Amino acid sequence: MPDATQTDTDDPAEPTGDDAEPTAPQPTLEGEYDPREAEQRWQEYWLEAGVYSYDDEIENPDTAYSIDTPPPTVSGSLHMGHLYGSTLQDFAARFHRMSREDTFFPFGYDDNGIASERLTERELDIRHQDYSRREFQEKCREVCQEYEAEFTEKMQGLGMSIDWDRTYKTIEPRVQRISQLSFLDLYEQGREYRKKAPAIWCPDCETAISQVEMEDADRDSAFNDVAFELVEAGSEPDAEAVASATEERPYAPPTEPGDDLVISTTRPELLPACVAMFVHPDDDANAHLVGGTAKVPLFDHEVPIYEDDRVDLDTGTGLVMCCTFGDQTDIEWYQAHDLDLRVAIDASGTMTDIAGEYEGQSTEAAREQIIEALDDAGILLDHDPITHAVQVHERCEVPVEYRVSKQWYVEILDRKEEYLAAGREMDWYPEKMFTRYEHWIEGLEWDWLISRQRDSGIPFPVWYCADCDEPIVADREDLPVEPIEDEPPVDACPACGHEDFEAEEDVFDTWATSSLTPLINAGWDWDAAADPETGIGPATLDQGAFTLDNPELYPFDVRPQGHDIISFWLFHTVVKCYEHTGEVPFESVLINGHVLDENREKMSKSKGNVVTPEEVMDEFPVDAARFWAAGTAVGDDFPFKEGDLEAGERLLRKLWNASKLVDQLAPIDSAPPGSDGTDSGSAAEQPDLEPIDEWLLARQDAVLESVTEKFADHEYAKARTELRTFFWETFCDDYLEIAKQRLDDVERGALSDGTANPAASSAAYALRTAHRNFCLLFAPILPHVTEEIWQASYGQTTATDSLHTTDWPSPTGQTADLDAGETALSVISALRGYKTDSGLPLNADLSAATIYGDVAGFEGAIGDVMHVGSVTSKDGEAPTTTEIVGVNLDYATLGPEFGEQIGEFDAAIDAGEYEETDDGLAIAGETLDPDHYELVREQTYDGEGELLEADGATVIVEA
RNA sequence: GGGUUCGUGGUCUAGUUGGUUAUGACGCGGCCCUUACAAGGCCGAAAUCGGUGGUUCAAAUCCGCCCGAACCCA
Repeated sequence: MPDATQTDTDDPAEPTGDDAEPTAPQPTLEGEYDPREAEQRWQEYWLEAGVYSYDDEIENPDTAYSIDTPPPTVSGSLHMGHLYGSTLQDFAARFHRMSREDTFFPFGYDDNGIASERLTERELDIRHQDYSRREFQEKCREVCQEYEAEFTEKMQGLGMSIDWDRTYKTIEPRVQRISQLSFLDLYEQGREYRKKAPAIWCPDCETAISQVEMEDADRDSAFNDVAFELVEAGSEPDAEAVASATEERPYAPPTEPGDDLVISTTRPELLPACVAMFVHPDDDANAHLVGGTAKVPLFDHEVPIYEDDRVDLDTGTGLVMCCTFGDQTDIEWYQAHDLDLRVAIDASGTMTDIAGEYEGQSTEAAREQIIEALDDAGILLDHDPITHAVQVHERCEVPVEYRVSKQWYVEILDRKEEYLAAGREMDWYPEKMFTRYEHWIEGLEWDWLISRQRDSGIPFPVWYCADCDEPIVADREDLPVEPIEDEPPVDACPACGHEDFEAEEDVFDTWATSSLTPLINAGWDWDAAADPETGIGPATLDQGAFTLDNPELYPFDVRPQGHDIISFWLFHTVVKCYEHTGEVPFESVLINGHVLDENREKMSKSKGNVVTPEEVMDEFPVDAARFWAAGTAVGDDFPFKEGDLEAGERLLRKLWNASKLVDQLAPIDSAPPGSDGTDSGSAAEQPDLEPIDEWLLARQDAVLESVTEKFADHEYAKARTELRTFFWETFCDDYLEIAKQRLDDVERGALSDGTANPAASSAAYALRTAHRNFCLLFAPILPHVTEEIWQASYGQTTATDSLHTTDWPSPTGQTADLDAGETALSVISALRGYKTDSGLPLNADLSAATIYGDVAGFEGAIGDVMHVGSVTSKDGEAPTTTEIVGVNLDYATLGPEFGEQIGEFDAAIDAGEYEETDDGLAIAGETLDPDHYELVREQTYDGEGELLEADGATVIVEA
């Protein structure tokens, strides 16, 4: 932990008394902004004051904004992905907390499952096999608790507006109950079944796992060409095909009994498990083998030879052995051809008695010995080392096996269309991510395997009849149950009357619980006394119903998720919640990309390019990191760039300094009523505004509207840029520079004694209104610095205890001539350019400027800011000599009308062959309507002063 | 191997009913201590929009192919 996060002893955030309500610290705008001190002070205050606690009493779903945060696995420390993902969620949370009645922003820890078991084993250097389930679970909780506490502290240090009273752990009893209720409900609905079938198996963790828990890993291996012995062929060989294959292939096709039948395998230890051979239907040279048999070397059992188009003709020898089980194709063949089971590898990856003398060996050891034995016997015809991708368990990186075992499944393949439709009902940010979900569902081939042979996890609430294997499920009232310790709810088997039972020892897949977070967050439960008609979801029993403690939360407004895991996590959640409630659990999905290093490469320990949140927080304010996080389109991966954080830091400083200036120019106790935030601008108290002030507020209205829209659409990068540009360039560089001149010392004095002139009152009002709105608009992205400024400026005069529970601003409704304002700014810009070009300082006095153009009402402002003695504006053309030097065509309208003639126009313009007539532009035999072109003129001026051209105006300036 | 997304000044990025003059930031060069901020202000240089072929009067934008990257699924 960096000790710099410790506060000074005179920290104003310290609670003043035992039972006193926390009071907001009272910062001032003195000196420089110190983010390190201020950020921690506010984080502590926000927690103490309960600024983020969700108001339970809300009933209208439309006024509550609910976020279903996916609980992180607590198996490690916080990384940049957590920082980035949570910050995006926090933008949404803070924006909606201000613009709606309240926001529900919970937090969960996923401490249930293999990840936390492995963590515990690693941390305590123990093996789960050495403990009872209960003992081991205790140890898991102890270890996880430490990690959770650390995680919580770090999340709080990032200023997340999470309601920490709304947290859950996936292992806690309430969640266990929900998880078991979910199992029972799906079982009652006939959506779950238990079946003995091949399943993906991790021999290290000794459990079944699902497809999604596998990943590819490159491993060294070898192709071993092994000779089987042909016992008999199925039919007469095609002599011609055999002859040509003998030329082209490394091994001649076997034709007579006793001939070598050569296969190529990377897993010779599966020879004892071989149950069949396969030939491709198009393989004429081997077609005669089909229907025959072959003898497995070393183990000497005979296996049948079949044909199947799943044989890969491009690799190996064209002949394939099928074992129990080497890969998924073996399973398909086992099912399609009704093959035997020969189990040579047990649950722990050890060879069984079927492997004969290799019994008791590990698969790796058996492989080496078998290769040696084959070589000794002269039937290892080739050994070719390769590196290839094997499927490993993502948690332990051990290659998986396929084993037949009894497992529980959730049926999903029959409802793919419905789940697809459910996906379409949600708004996807960004939209393109829906395609990924769509393809994923379309490609599903297996039902969802939910049972795991592990210790830490939520048990299945099931017993089986010891005689007939009938499943007995627990009563809903009794949940959560632990079948190993608890008794089943019946005395005799309802199917056969037998009175002994066996407990189900398996636990749920982590995802079976992780996919229930919307129900956990909304307080889903079974109420035996409830009327089935009033419950949530399809009624499966005559009595009682499922209910929600906070029905206004469901469906949740948004589900955030990293793009790498949307497929299965999001999909499973949609499936389960949809089945339980009949509704899609989310209105929208917000998908974030990955944080890359500054060279756009994935951060990884092996590359040594990992940047940790701790390192970032050590060097930069939290608000600066948030500014960076707001910097790209949602869904895109983006690089970690220090430059962006430095830019964020500069923005904090600019906000602070600008606030200081606003405070000097329009001190809060002398500002006109209605502009201090207590009552934001009721018309009666608003002074008559000068054009420049109307213009600023009208511009801010437009920005407000646009930024609000962008926040609502999760377009944080655009909101950030638009706000920053308007604040920095328009407010600070332009408006504040003008206001400085208008509110000089004399006027400020007049403001405080109530004798201010209307222009000063107008400026002070606009300054305050705009400034207050900037605090609010920046609040979701920069919560700390805006709170500090807002409390320093308006904390005394408002009732709310935090900027973050203040209402989102609404437009002031000012109208102004925005075009004239733009023209005025471009005139100012031209005058700046003039000073720069003439080598004059920007505050050099100029005697006069004459503006030909519409800057109605802004002359004074221009004169003030550019220090021009006299500014006058005139209608009409400037007294210049103009020369036509070219033509700008409006291609958008000319194109459709004239088509390829446009080329002729362009050529004529280049050659100077055109003429303006009363009817329009005569060119290339046509006369163009004045709407379709604009003449480019060059002005020259030989009078007093110098000519400047600005957008929409011409200026004559005199030094 | 299949799919999805993407490629714009040195770096990051805006930019689709196609409209000729491509946005901004960081960085870079020059000037300015103007009484909030020099960690600031002003001015400027810098991209033939991955390559190529096509559609079109007109392409960063639409289509084909190629190159490169990331992710998802086999």
